[in-house]
Amino acid sequence: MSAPRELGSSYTPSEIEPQVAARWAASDYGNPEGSDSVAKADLPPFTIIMPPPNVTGGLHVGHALFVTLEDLLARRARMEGRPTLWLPGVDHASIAAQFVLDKIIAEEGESRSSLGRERYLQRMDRFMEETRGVILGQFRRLGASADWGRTRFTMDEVSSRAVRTAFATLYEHGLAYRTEALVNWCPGCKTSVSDLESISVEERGNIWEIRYPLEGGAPSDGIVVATTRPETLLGDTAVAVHPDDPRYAQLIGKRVVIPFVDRAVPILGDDFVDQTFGTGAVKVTPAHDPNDREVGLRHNLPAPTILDEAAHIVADAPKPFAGMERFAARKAIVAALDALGLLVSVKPHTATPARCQRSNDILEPRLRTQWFIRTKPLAEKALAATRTGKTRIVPAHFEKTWEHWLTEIRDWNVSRQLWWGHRIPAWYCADGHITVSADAEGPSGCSECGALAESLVQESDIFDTWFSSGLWPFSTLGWPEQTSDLKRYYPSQVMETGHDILFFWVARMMMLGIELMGEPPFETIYLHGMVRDPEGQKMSKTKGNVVDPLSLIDEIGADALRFALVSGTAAGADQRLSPEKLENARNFMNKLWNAARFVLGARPAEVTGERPDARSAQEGAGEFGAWMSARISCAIEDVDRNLAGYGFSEAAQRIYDATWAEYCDQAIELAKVTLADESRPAAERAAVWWTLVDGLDTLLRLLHPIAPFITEGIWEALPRRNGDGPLLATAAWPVRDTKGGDEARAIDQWLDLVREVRAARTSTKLPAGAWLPLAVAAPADLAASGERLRAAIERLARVRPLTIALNLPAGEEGMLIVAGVLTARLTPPEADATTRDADRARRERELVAARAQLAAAETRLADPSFTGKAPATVVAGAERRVAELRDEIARLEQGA
RNA sequence: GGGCGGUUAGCUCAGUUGGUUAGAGCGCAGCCUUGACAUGGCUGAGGUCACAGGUUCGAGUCCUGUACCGCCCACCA
Repeated sequence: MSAPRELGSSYTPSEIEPQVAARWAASDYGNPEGSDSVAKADLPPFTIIMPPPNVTGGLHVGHALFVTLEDLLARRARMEGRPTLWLPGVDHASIAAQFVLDKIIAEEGESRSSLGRERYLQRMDRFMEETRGVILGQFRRLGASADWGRTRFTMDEVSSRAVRTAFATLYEHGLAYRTEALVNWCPGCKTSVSDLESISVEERGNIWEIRYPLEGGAPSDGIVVATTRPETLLGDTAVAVHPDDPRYAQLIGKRVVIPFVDRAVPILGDDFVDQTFGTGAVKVTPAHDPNDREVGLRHNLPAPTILDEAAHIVADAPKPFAGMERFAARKAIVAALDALGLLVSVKPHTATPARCQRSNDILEPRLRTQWFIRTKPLAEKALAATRTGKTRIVPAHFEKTWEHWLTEIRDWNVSRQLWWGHRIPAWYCADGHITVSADAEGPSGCSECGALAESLVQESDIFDTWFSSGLWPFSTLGWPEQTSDLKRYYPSQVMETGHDILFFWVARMMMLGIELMGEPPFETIYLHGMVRDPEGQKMSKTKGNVVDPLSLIDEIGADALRFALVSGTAAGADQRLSPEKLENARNFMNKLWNAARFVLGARPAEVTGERPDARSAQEGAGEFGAWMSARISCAIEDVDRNLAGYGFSEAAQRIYDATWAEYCDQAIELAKVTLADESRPAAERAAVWWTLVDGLDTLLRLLHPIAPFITEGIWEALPRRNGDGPLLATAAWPVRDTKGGDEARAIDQWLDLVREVRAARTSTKLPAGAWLPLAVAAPADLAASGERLRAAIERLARVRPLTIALNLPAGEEGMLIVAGVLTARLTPPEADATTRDADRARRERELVAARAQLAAAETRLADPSFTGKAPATVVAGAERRVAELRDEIARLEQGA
């Protein structure tokens, strides 16, 4: 391979990113067992299972965030030498996919019912062929380094088998059961949905008070019930009052007649009734209200269903109402009651009806025979895992939400009356016996009465999408087959996902993983927040504030997008994505590119040999080498610490500072002078250059997990270190290596002086370009390093001549500058009164600040409770500070 | 009705287990057409850390309460 050794003169991600992507594509570095892998056999594997995006969806900025974070984790682990598996896939998203496809076929003049199940599913398969791969292709543009060879689909063969096996196992364990129960029915989607898929919003409506006449009594004689749903009166089978309610005590046991249906129903005493609400008397409609259902079961009431699947009044209801849509029926019934004189009052009332998350229809509680998963025992095990710390949630405060939800969990309705999805593997014989089979061909006969397989009828319902998603951490690894992947990569280390699907998905994976695999599917659950617009609003198509990641990539590059997203992220917290943030990230990439361009172009002509090891380059570069090594080691340490605690944005910020403030603004500026100075020994200039290369190399490694393209692109142009492979993606993660010490601190001292000189010049409005004489008093060791850094100090502070001695020359005029242990005098050519005043003011400000700090520190040290109780290191620190301040003040005063 | 989170510079946000002088980006002011970069450089201004108590030698950080903002959960007809 002929690597380009020069970087383009400007940073153009649209050119760099495809080139780098092509190099990655030609390699198999994403595969933990691939030939490009740097995995060390003795390190434990690192596994992340990608949350599968909906197969029909397009890339949005939320995807961009999770892809970035997971890719970051995977790349870092890979560079650390761990066998790293990031397993990608897509979700069939049954209800969402049907929703989308239904719209498409509607435009073709078809519908689900016009096509029928078989043709509809064929159409769906075609649709899947078109969309599968699109979203994952978009993930690749973001730089995702998943193991594409292992890409999975929740509707593929292996998943299907996993679903059947999981269900059969749960059934065997008594954790899956079929029963008639009230479910949330969506009249729009024509399916039941789980509690989680409903959204409750407060809405203004009415509460109606209706009189039900007593059986055999006068119409004016009766009991008044309060209801928000008068139309359900057709299904009433009782009226309930509180047993202790004196108003109604004598009515309990009597019967009232339900209007229109002319059904006499009992008045019951049941303490679920709140005496203070409404009239204290409740109509009971067991087939259409969860509370009423409970009452019905307690009192053995019949439960007639009066609304059909479209939420129309059933056909066998009384005349005018039969077939009416539910809200039309409500009006009609209220009017009819009024006409009969049974409507007592109408009052405004706010209620919170549950609406379908997908279609926004008001959900209708409906009595239906469905499959349920018994969640209590599963939830207890999931709770045990987080309580013992076997699985950790980041951020930790989500554990409370987790605890609450799993403690209060209700059984999970997994039946969906949809077509696209995994069909429930349950068969029924003519006698109604249930046979559950994991076999793809179905059971060989009824498990109870032995009825022939041909006579069995399979359940027509399919599973809730989240059932197959709940198996994802192990179905992707081949379960139920005991594959080597399953043994090696289960459980995964991190589940990274949004906190909005903590219950939907994470809890289900935990429950099913523990039940079916025997241990929790992940060690850490990392939850990210939502990406919002600059005003903090949710992004939505209707608001028109959606940011399209693909056009951002076109515009500023995937690296800048990733950097911006990582910079803004904190565990569990939402972030705002603003143009400023993106611009800043783009500028950072540009800065890095130009720094690299400079370094490569500044190679001294004499440097022709192989790249020396970092240590010998450092040693040859004197103070600069020691300093560079100390700075870089500190950066490595901070980045490692931040990443260990999932502090992604802090890590990004640290790399940003190390690159911009330390490497570009200080290291390069210092090195520039030496490199350009032909009078310096060639060996020294070579060492300085190699040190610069080493620093850049390390920064690229640190940044690579966040911004993989640009770092890979630059790294390719750098001279290789001994033992490096062809890709930065599989190069070793840096380890800190520093001798630190005074040698490194010397540069910081001199840089501090440079800064003070610049500040003094600015505050006295001396011309920026003028060369001014500077005399410096420095201790012997610093004086020596100052001599070696002379050229750099001169250029950076713009001072000439520069004299360095143990003491300042006596009796001269000028501006006194104190920087740490260094004292200096800057001598402007002809200091006028304004300059002198400005200088005096500057020094006075410094004195005031220093004295205030000194006073504070002295007060603290004078307090025996501080010296007695504070740790010795803190006290020693305060003492050191006092000494420094006294010294500084003395030197400032001396020049005053 | 419960629960959780937030409130730090003009704006957007960091701030590890309580420890000396609270940080960054953007914005703002002044200066700089210096051979990597004006998508840049240098210097600077700007904060009673929402409020009120408490614990502590010491609180942005821990505890209690209050106010406002946001989110989640909940069968009151």
